[in-house]
Amino acid sequence: MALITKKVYGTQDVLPKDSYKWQFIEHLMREHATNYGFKEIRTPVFEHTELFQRGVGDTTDVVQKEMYTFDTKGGTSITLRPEGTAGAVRSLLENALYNDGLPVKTFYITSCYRYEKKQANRYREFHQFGIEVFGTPDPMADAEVIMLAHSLFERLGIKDLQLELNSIGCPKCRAEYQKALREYFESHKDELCDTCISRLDKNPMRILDCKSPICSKIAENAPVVLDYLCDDCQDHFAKVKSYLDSADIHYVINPKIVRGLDYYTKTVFEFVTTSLGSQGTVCGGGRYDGLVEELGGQPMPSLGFGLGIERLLALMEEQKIEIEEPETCDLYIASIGEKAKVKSFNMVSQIRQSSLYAECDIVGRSLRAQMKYADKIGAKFSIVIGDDEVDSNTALLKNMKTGEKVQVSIGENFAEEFMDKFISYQMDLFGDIEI
RNA sequence: GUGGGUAUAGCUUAGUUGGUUAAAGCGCCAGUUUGUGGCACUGGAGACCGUCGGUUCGAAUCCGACUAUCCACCCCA
Repeated sequence: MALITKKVYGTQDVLPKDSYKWQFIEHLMREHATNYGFKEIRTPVFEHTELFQRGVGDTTDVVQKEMYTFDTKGGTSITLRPEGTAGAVRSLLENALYNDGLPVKTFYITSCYRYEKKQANRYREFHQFGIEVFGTPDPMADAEVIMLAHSLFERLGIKDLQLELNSIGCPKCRAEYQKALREYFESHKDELCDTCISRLDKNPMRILDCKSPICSKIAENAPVVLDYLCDDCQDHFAKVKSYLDSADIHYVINPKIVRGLDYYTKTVFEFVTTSLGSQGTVCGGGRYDGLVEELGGQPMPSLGFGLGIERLLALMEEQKIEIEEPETCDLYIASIGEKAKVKSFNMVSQIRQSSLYAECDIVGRSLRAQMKYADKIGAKFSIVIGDDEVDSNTALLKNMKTGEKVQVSIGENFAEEFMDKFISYQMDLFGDIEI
């Protein structure tokens, strides 16, 4: 197939028949975040490459091999954002958002870009709902962030999503842990797989996560990060857990969660599922106490998460969670002849101005075909207009469900008259509900 | 970057050991006597059978390469 009719590898169209699902989710996320006191931030799709190198971390896979990086005509290296946090931090610093008082609570719904091999529920362009809380070391902030995600899933009716929790400590205790870990794996070096041998230097914690049977067997007896936490980190983690307990949020401790972005400290968590193939992480996040300082600001303990919208929708699909479909056409006006066609055009315009959904023929179809079309788009009412109707200023309004017809005037106040009929139709459907 | 699977209309698929005009369902468009949809019936449009090359009298079918796509590793949302 020709290139011009082919989407770029790893990208996806949201088609007209599905866009209401995205709209629903996005609306809910905005509302939910707002309930938690978060405000939306919108940052550019691209940033200076250095931002991600420093922010996400030079040694990470994301920076080393997955970024869409290119030079502008002016010779500046820019990169399509691979995640949302770095840009949010940049904006926080550039606009001194912390001067409005702490904590700064922001959220975003944006596209992200990673040059990776495409897979089920993994795309090169994907969308994240993310939140960030800047300027609080308090473990209750950790609990709040986790609770926001948890309650969002609950609100959507999602089941079987497991919250996995870990603490990877602060730089101080982590250094000690990594040393112990390295020593341990060093003694098994000849048994490890190739990838893990290279991880030994780069990030030994990743070996814990290896799927190879031999490596995971070795990893079973490896030192556990939680045993190496300093007093402060231990206390922090204990409090996070107790806050979650008090909110009745269930979690499992998974000492193997390490996260692939360098900026994480202390609390890290993932919401995972087994029903999405190998891309089971729907939401991942944690604390990043060093990041703001790393990017040139004052030390500012912070945290957040990213939630994959494609994965969320896939999971909802999997669990057969229905999203209410958009309203169908309220009134279809069919016409015969040019004079009536012009009249129908004016009538739908009136209806639309009263905020109802109306259509007329703009294809030039036969009456029969127009009626078929009206049925196809799910029109609730229809009207047929010909010369007689135009002359007499009256027509038959047909209820498409029952087939019943009533006479209506199609003059000046047609819209009002239709509105009356439409409201009583709604009441028949849903009963006499208070609005 | 490394493995494995798949490639036929917009979608889902059939295509017999290679044999002439590549088939069906859904969807789309039109019509079934003049001004009323759903059902039914009839007809139509739509496929260089992923691309290039090879074997053969003859390839959608066999072989090779490439490309795309899917799944897994990896990584992560």
